[in-house]
Amino acid sequence: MDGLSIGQVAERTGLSVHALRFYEREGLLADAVRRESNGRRVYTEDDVDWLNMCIKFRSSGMPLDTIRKYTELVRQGAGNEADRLALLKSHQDHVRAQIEELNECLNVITWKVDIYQQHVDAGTADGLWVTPSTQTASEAS
Amino acid sequence: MDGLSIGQVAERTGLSVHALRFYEREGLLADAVRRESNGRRVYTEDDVDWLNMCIKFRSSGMPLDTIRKYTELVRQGAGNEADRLALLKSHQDHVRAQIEELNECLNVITWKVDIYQQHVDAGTADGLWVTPSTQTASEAS
DNA sequence: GCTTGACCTAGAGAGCGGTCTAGCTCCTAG
DNA sequence: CTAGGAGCTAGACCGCTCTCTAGGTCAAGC
Repeated sequence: MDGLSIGQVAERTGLSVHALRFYEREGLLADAVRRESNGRRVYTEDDVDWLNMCIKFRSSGMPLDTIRKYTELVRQGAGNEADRLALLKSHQDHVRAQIEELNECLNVITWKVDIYQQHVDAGTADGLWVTPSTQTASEAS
Repeated sequence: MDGLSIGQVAERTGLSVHALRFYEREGLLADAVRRESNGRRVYTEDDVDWLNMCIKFRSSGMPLDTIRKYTELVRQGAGNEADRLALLKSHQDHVRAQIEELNECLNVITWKVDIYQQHVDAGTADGLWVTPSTQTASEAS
């Protein structure tokens, strides 16, 4: 058995069958999906690999539009590797920036968690925690 | 001068005035914003601090709904610190998971970037790169 | 007095990324 | 023969997060 049904691909990729059809309509598949005589989609392992790449792109915040552009470059075939590289590098920068930003957020959140943790550990009856009307910025947030 | 106009707060936080009003309507502000006699909003430095927190929450993927819940806990005043802590910890986990996922994506992307970089560095005339119809998964993606 | 610009409210609209429905065809098992 | 389940298409709808518009107020400067 050489081809996969849409249901099988959904199972393997974690995408819903809806999403798979949606991605296809949106032009995110490198090769046109073959069809059986009855019109049903037949996916190859390469399609699954490609989809898994797309999922990585998506989950790192690449918009569908950019994935589509990349897909088109690949579809055009050899000769535009520099363009593909530029697109990938740009996304790479983007992902690095996201990680950086998340780390900053994590620091702030961790700082707050620690404050609350200390407070909760110390018990709530010590009166250290003021009422809203007299809260300072750091206590209020 | 003790109060800030909405425009000044927009400038300091990077949020648009639209977004500031929107956040207020959505109940994301810990304290009700004071108004001048003419109805204009007057923000305090604490409001700005709070908003900067919200921005950290948002940019790390906390939905407005969750920020609202946190805000409500803070508004209720002392006594629910354990709840706030739980919320913050849950988000902390979420952020860590996001960072992890992004790092995985970054690995994949970096792997592809390296492949393309080598190819582009080697020049495009060497025929190593096949046409779409014969691409394998790793070459195609 | 008039203009300009910042501000106000309520509510519509927009972009993204799906998700779901309606109404249909097919195939297979009982 | 029939029921169930998977698939098909086109297109409506959704949740989220803004963003903008319409229609107005208000204060300061020329």
